[in-house]
Amino acid sequence: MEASDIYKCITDPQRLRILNLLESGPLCVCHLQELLEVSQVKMSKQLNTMKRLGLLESSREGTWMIYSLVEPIDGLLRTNLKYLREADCAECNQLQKDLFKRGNLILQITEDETDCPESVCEQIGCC
Amino acid sequence: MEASDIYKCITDPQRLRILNLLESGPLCVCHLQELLEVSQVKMSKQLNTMKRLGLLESSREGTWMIYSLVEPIDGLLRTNLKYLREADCAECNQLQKDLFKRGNLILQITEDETDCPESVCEQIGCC
DNA sequence: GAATTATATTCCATTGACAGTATATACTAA
DNA sequence: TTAGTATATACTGTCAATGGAATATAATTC
Repeated sequence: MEASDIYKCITDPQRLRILNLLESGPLCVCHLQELLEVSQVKMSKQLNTMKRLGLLESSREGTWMIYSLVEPIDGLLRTNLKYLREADCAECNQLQKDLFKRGNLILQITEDETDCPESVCEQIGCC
Repeated sequence: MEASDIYKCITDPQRLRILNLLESGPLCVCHLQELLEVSQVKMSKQLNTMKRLGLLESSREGTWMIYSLVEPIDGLLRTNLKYLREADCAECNQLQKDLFKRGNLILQITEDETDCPESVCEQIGCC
């Protein structure tokens, strides 16, 4: 994997946020949509972009698609995510907020069991 | 400085090479041109792009323009340059080669004193 | 098999980055 | 003041990325 492929992904703040979220564990498209407040089409396209570049992989659970970082996570990506989460800039602070929001979302799914199918929860690790 | 500004610069392999070279010290446009084997126009534009984004600054020495990284060097940039110089990919290896080539160029300037004006040498640190 | 949900793809228009050519500017030296 | 060197800018065409609307696909449920 060339460095510029990684940078191509994280240059876009929205893609950076997605990668940051997925580093904490897999998520399905609709939850990512909800967390980033972005349209379905746009989310799907951005995920596909990163999948083509080899950073993401997806697995189907019924009608749901679960996206995750390809293991092992690229060192350059990991290094940048770590740095940014500890740094202080508008984009950096957003990454923290997103992780917080993710925690709440997973809690909510755990409580409200109808929110997503059990097979999805197993993948996401919410219940 | 936002993260995406840094990434905008280093996504382009040529700009990455420029930043990597300048981390070792200032250089004038024509030496950068020589090291990267790129046209004058292209080099000038890329330097200007990074100057506008606040990563580079320039100072005039006669007809020569000397470019350098803005101090203090942005932490995210520094972290990435360090990582890439130690990593193994086509783009990463190029960074090593460039630094080697830079060493030779400066040696050559030192020997062949007519190569650039003294005031430039003082800035670049070659003689 | 019809309706529904989640997601992907196609089509289209817009925008932004980029490269090259030509030209302009800034400075120096004769 | 003219010629030359180093660098920047303007202009232009091209190509890739992006976003939205509409549509397609894939799986589930009734």
